[in-house]
Amino acid sequence: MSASAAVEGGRARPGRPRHIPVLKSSSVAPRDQILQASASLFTSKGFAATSTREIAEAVGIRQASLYYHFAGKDEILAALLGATVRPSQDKVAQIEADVSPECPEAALFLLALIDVHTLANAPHNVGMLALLPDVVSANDGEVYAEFQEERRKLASSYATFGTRLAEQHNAPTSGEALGAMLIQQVEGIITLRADGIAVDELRAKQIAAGCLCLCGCGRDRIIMAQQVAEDFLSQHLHMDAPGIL
Amino acid sequence: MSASAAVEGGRARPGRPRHIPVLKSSSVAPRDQILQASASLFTSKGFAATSTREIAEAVGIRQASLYYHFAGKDEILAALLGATVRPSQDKVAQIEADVSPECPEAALFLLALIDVHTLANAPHNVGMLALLPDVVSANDGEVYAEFQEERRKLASSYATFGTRLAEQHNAPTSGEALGAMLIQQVEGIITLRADGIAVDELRAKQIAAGCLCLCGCGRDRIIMAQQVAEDFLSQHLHMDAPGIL
DNA sequence: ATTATCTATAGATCTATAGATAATGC
DNA sequence: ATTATCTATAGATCTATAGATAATGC
Repeated sequence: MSASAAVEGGRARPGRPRHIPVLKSSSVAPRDQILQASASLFTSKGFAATSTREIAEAVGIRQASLYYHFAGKDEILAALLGATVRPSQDKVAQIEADVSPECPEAALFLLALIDVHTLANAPHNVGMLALLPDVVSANDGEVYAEFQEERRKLASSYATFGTRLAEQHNAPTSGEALGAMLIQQVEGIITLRADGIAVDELRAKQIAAGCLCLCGCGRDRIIMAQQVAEDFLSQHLHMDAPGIL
Repeated sequence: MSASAAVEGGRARPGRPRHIPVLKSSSVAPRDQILQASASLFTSKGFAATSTREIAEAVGIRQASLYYHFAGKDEILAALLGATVRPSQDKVAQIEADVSPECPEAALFLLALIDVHTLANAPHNVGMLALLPDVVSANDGEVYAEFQEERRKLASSYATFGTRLAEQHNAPTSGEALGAMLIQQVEGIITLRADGIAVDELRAKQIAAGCLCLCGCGRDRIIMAQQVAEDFLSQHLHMDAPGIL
């Protein structure tokens, strides 16, 4: 094994060696190294303010080498965005199938709780990417179109769950606006995390409870919903509350 | 009055005429035209993604002419940020002086309500500027330092009001983290507005109620606080509820 | 004289492409 | 041969400065 092999102690990768040698334990694929470095930079500095040179430096390769793995800077962001929406969709389907008819409070509580958890534990606070002006103000037909569409679906799920619940309680909001408020409530966790606020189980429950509150739920119904949601989590998803939070 | 005078129908301004003639009704000072155009562009596209050329084009002057009014692009943003924090500070003082001791629920409700209203009615959704990555991740000693300091003070006010209330209700959060959650709740209005959600009186009250909810307030205390807050608004600030919202 | 613009441009980026090169894999 | 990098660079920005110019004000 030559000294310039790509991975010390493992099998070396083909390709010309980097000008900065790869660390021994780096079993991470080059493409994923780029994604990780970009996630860190995009979430802290923003997309437009991050240059491809900075990304390359963080990875330990030359700027031009990025283009072997991605067609352009926006493709990197698109790949990161794509990875963030997938998990949520599955969870919604599972909740809709299993818990919705019996107790809408629990369904919404559960959806919020799971989303908060996902956002709180995503690597590099990657949920922040969806809030970047470059993504928010992207025109249709852009690279991020697929992501925008997935996001719209999630908002629609929140609107459905929320409206169902609000009608029961004669709350004065419903539909798209309510969905937006619920999403907003849940995604607040992204900003909190960015501000260095510790995101623990308590915080997640507070946010989920806030969602029910917006739908006109009273205190006791919220406590009930929380109980049902936690039971569901431990039974159906094979995660107990301390584990998932 | 010559055809190339700066203001048709008014007194012409000194200085070389613009390559695009000024509209007749433009009594807005050039500096303010730049601020308005920048606010619109920064809030929609972000700071880093907006070029000085775009700003100049929106104003109707050449790119270099910006530098007669501002030392640099970041000075424009700093000026915009400075204008956004001033109003909040005054309101906090007024609330602390007049309503706080008797009823902490009403104090927090009122603070949230006023802030939401301010953000909802600010020109060009200028509250968004504080959320831009360029501002959030600005290093200390930057141009935005003064703004960051003012913002920290506001967060501290929320933390104080919130903690006072949470202790009464034996709610499980307090201090800085609670302050951050309350601010987050209030500033959610910025995103909602950006998403095109109509921000009316109902919406503002829902958000303020959400703040109390986070502090452990029950439904009836919230209704009480809302009543007190509305009375206070109509008496002390000479605005009735429909007027301010 | 003062004010507010203009033109022209330097210098510093930044993105992306072209083509060379140094590994492994067969 | 294939893979993953490198070097070098074109071309397109973008920010900011220098100095000229065309108004008003006195």
